[in-house]
Amino acid sequence: MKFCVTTPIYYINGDPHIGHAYASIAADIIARFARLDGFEVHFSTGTDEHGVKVARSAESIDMDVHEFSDIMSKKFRDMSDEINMSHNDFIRTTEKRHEKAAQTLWKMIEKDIYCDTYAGWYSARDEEYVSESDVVDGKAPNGAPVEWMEEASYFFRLSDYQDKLLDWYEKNPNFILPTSRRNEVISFVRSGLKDLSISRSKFTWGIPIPHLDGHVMYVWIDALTNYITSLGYPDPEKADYIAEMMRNCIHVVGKEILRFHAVYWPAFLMSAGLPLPKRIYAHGWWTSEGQKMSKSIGNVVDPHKIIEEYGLDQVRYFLFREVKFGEDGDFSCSAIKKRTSFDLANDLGNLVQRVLAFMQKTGGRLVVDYDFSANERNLFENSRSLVSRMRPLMDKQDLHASLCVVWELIAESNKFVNDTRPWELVKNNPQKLNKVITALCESIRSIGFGLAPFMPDTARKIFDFINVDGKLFQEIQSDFVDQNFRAPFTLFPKDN
RNA sequence: CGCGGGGUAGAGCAGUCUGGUAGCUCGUCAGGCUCAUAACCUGAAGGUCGUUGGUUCAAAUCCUUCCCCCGCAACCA
Repeated sequence: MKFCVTTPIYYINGDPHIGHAYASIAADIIARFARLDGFEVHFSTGTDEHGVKVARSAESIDMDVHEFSDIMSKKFRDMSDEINMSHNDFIRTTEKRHEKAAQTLWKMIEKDIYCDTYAGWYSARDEEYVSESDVVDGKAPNGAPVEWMEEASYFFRLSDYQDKLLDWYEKNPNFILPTSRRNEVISFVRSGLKDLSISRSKFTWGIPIPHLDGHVMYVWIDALTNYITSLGYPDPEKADYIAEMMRNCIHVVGKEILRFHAVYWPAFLMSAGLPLPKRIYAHGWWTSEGQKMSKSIGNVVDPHKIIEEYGLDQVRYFLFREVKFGEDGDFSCSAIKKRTSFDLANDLGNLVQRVLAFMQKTGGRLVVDYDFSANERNLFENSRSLVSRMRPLMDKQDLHASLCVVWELIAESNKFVNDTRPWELVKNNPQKLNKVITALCESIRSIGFGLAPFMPDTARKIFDFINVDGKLFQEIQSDFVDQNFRAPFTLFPKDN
């Protein structure tokens, strides 16, 4: 079974920030879960490098645009490594394979393309069009004078796809998630689609349009194509593979680019006769210490810095536990410190420690007859069924609820220790003690698996404590192979 | 009358579709335990569910008035 997940490709006009890391980690969690579940996974990320803004940024520091792109793209590649992403492709839109894919896609949709005049308010100073509603008294929001400008441009007949798109949304109710975003898109499409200008002739930093000198592709048609470039498009030998991957593909995107993915992209794919992805999932935005992130306030959250300060798995955990996936959230020092201390050190870390250290100290052994009393059986069964309770939530990318399910088992396990009082059993009932320990080890192993997509390093440590391979969820159902466990160390040390 | 989301304990949120004793996390207070990272477990206090009127035996939940907050409003990646 095939499964595909993508991050957006990031525009290299600025440095990576928490929003980029967030989208990437989300996709990584989804990819890892699918892999643990036995799927063949294609997971791509990358950088979007064309467009006038990038060209101008390079120019402003007197740098060749190719060199500029290399430097900026590397920053995103480094971020991917730093957050422990398990992607198998990092795509750059300046690569030859991508140019070929984008140009091929253009040819495939050419029947829906026509040449006309694009007209609008143009700011010569900024070298870009200003939206009609932003023009006040003949000036752009930044004060630059604008003039009415007309140029030849190629248009895509998006208006022809209005009904087809609405029909698709109707027949595939989970095509766009969360549902609130879906409603937004539908009402936007219902309000009427205009044809889309998809070429630019005022700058050259883009993919040339086949046989049309002087025009480059509108960045969005260029950028969106990356998803199929990564799958091998347009190689005819890979057509079946691409089609199957696309049908099982989840595009993780930010809410600000949902429209491009949920409206333009499906229309392009329909036009080209390619299968549509399974789902577009729009995530929310982070504020920083209660305020919108901005360079002038100086509160932009740098993934590198917070990982250095709080630890990678702590950050990965925080981002998906603090707020429901899809909604906006606030990143604050106090909040991540609380989560790290309470959820990770006290609940999770302490559970692992108190159980495994206790085993070391008392020589407790696992039993294999599973002849449990009611509460032992309860914990045992809730442990073995953990992933099957997470799966339906992960199927709709409810990463937050999925994580909560893991913590329910952690809380249940801590309570179980309190209730069964193993420190007394060690003195008066060793048989019972071993059953209690067996149930708890099952729980720790399942927790490790539940955690693995979210916090791979932490899961690895837990697996190493209890001699578990940790490659596939299936292992949860089997007996422990080797119960000569090693002494645990503190998973989440506290500062004081 | 542009479209949409939201206003529920000190804080952050769930519950609203499918009316029926108001729930979760953190904080506060009290108790238990001592295996463990001063960790874990239990209990309590605290809310006229933004405002007005209405429907109903019954409304946080349905209809209505007004107030407040936040997104989007097409070429912006």
